[in-house]
Amino acid sequence: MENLENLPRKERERQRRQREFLERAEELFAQKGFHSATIQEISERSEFAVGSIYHMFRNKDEIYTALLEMRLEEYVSLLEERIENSKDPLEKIEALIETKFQYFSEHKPFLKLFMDTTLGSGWDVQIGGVDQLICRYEEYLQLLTGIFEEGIEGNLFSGNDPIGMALALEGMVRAFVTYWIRHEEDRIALPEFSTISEILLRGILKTDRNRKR
Amino acid sequence: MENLENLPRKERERQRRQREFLERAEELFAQKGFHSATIQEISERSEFAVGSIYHMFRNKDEIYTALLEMRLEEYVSLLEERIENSKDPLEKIEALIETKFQYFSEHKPFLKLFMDTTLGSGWDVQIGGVDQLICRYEEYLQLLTGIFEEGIEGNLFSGNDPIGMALALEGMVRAFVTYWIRHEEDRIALPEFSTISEILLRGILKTDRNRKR
DNA sequence: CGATAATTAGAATCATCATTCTAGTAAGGC
DNA sequence: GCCTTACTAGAATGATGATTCTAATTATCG
Repeated sequence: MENLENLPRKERERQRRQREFLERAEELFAQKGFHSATIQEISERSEFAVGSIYHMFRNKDEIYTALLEMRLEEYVSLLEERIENSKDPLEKIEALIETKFQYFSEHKPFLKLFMDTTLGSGWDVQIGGVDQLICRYEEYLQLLTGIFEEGIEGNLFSGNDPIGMALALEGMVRAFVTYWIRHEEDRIALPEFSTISEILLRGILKTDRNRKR
Repeated sequence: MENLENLPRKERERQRRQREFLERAEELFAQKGFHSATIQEISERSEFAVGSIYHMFRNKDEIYTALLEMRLEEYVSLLEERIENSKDPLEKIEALIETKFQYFSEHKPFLKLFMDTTLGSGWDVQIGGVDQLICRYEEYLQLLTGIFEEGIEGNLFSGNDPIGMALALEGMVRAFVTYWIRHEEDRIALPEFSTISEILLRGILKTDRNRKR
């Protein structure tokens, strides 16, 4: 997170350790789920003593949220950066889709946790602090919505439901990624991610047909 | 499920009870999540004694999967029925989208569990029997894929990634429904579900622009 | 009416963890 | 070398909650 060089020596060391720990915990959480991953296991896997863990975090919930917060920040920053480097909305959307896929394929464990938290059980699982993560995510959704608004105003996109467009994009990406992960091992034909931008931009209906109606 | 009239009197009674129980359990699971909903609570809420519950099901996992199985069956049958009643792929898709929204808005608790199980934690949460549910769901996905294939072959749809199309549709619907549920209470503008079929069919790009490229 | 089978309320088990605690060990600064 | 602080391993504590068990009640059916 705050990777400021000008922090006290000690402090920087602390952050490095913490980060290393979180990365290990992430693997386990993704593998077994929040409830089934025990502190014992996390301790073993991370090579940090149970006591040390409780020195770093108040409790298990806090480990989880700190973890998600770290990655979410990283992920959203990356997306924002790519968006800024693109000019027109169209380019932005395309950069976005690509970046999402890239980030997720490099961070599959995070992907699982992210899905669970923002789409799945997020609403009921009683993990303290998850609300804030959801807020952060919704902020990002607004950013996305903004791009579509821009496109609509610039007369580039048709329609008048930018939120719907943003959700559509999010949903498609998720469905694809989920499917991929689930079928990684199987040797079936996987959908191409280019399909997403095709559908989003042009839809599936043949154009001449499109006219007829 | 098997609502056959010709079952022994006793048997039918048993199924009715079981169904009633599952419906109550569903509410609780949806509200608190699988792990946080305790058997005690389920017992109280359903007005079945703990013992009776264990007489009906081997364990907690089994309650959960029986529940999901029941609903999933119901849901998929409904979809299948609607599909059969439509002729061309286009009509089918439209019927599908509408039915999904309708069913989900009438069964919000199921919706949550369904999402958790097929998209969310489904992969890691160690609930015995979830695999079979996922299989069932994938069967339905194939049905969906078939419709798109049909459309492509009939030269109605462009593109050559029917699985991708199916996933895109699933993903969009989920994202919308999730967003709705999450913002039911807030008084913000909700996206219209017609946006989904618009995007899926025609995309968001203005047609003249579309040409230029 | 009995007798058999189901159901119930709720207590008694039994496991599984999160969290805390203890005593000992290593490291850094002085 | 000595002291303070940060770690470590691992045991003790306490809750929680699934599952099982008991005794009492109720329904079913002949």
